[in-house]
Amino acid sequence: MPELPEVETARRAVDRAARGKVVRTVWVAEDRIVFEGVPADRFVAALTGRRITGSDRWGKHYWLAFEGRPWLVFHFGMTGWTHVYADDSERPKFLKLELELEDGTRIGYRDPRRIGRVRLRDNPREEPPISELGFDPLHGLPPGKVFREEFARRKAPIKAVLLDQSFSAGVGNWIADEVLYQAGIDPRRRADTLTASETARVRAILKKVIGLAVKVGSDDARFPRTWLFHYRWGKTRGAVDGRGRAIRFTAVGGRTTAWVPDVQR
DNA sequence: CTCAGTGTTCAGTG
DNA sequence: TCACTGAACACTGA
Repeated sequence: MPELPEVETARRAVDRAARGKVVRTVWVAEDRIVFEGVPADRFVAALTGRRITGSDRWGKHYWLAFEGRPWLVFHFGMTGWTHVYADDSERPKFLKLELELEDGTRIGYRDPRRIGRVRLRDNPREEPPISELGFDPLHGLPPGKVFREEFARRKAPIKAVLLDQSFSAGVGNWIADEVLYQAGIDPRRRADTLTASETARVRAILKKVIGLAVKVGSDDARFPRTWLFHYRWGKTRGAVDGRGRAIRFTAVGGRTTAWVPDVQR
C-alpha cells in the first residue's frame, strides 16, 4: 500500500536498523524487470562491504546512502516493500534483494508483482526517474500561487493532476481521493475550474493528510474516523462514509475513485 | 476462471 | 510538441 506516507514509514524503519552499519553480504535475485536489466552480480559488487550512512526519500522513491557511490534506490510499485529481520527463517517470499549487515540484521526488498523497481544511482535526486518528479509534500509545499497557476493551465480532472508525479510526487490513489473528499471537490472537475479558495483548500489539506499519515507511522487505525479512508475499500455496494452519506465509485484519471457526491461539488 | 488493483509507462489521439 | 486518455505491464488473491 505504498504512497508517500507508507514509503516514508518503510524508510524510517530501515534507516533505524541500518544507519552506520557495514553491509557484510548481498543476495540478489536474477530479475530483468525489477532491476531493469541490471544483472544481479552488479548489485553484489556495488554494495558488498560498504557502510550505510543514512537515507532519504522523494515522492514514492527512497534510497539508502552509503560512503561513496552508488546508492541504492527503492520504488515499491503497488506490492513492493522493504523488511527488517534477524535471520533466514523470517526471509519474506518473493524476495528480490537482501543486505546482511555486520550485526546480522537483514534488510530485504520483496515484490510479488514485480511492478516495483530497484536501482543504483550516484545522485538519486539529480538523476531520472527522481529528477523528473515534482515537489514532495513532506519536504515542503510550493506557494499557493504555484498551485493556482498549475491548476489554471490544466484541463485534466483535478484528481488526475494530483496523481501526476511531475506535479505532486508521492500522491497516490487514496491520498488524492482523501484530499478531494475533505476539500469538498468533485474529482471529475477540470483542474482549471477550481476557484482560488478551492485551490487553497486542496493545498492545505494535502499537507495535513500526508503530515498526519506520516506522524502516525501510516498506521491507518490511527487515522481520524472522519477520513474517507476507512470506508472506501472494496467498492462495497451501499458503502457510506462516517456520517452515513453514500460513497460512489467512478473511474477518474484511469483509477478507481471513491467519492461522496453529497459532499463533493 | 475472472477480475480488480494504494503504480508507472507508453502508444495513440486531438 | 503538448496535454491527455486508456491500455499494458505482472502477478496475487478474492
